Amino acid sequence: MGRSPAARTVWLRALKEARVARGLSQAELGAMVGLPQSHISRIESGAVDVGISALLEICRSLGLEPIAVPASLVPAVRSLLRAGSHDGPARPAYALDEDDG
Amino acid sequence: MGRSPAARTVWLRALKEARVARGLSQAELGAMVGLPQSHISRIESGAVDVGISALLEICRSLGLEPIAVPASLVPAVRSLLRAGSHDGPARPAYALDEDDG
DNA sequence: TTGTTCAATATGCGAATACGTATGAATGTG
DNA sequence: CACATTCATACGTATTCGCATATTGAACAA
Repeated sequence: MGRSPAARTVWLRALKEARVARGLSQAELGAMVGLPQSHISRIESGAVDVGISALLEICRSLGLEPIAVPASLVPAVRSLLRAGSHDGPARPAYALDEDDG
Repeated sequence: MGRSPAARTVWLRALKEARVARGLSQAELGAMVGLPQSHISRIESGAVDVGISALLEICRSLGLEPIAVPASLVPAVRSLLRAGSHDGPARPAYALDEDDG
């Protein structure tokens, strides 16, 4: 496997949550992105260190846009995300940057 | 190489910009993250589809935190980043999600 | 309960690629 | 030129990724 598994498990959990919340199977998501179901499975389970290309496509298929936020602005962005997730259908907001704990 | 190179070039360009803006060489950044200089080179040039683990470590070493933002909230987050980047030392804010153009 | 069937997820294996080590090219400084 | 610094490339190994297949789990029938 690649390097520190711990750092990415947060993202993987969140991606799976986002997929399930949208009622998609691994195969359906894979079809949207152009990846086989087997690979989605290994990504979500943490068995592989997924490449940035696949990660970006998966995020966007789930309606999520990865943005690199300066550390000093992370709290402000987080509160903005919490505040802005009141209108959409069934809480579509997922902050993928939470601490591991 | 992995899949769509276009989608990730934006990130790679931004990471290189962030590194150079902080006055770091590829070797110095690599030492901070635990990656060889050669790999930083290939990542920045787009020769490889870097894994999420290395990407996260690189971002954090550069003071950037990747956050997945719901598409509907992207404009709000962007304007927040622009507004918040006026104080720090030498403009530390980098929005890595811009369109390819 | 036991068995059947189907949907969803996991795994083995070969081919493709990312990664680490070592080295080379390019540029600058004395 | 000699030396230092920074980035790029070759090659071998480790890992990812796609295809095919197996396993799991839920729902239902007898």
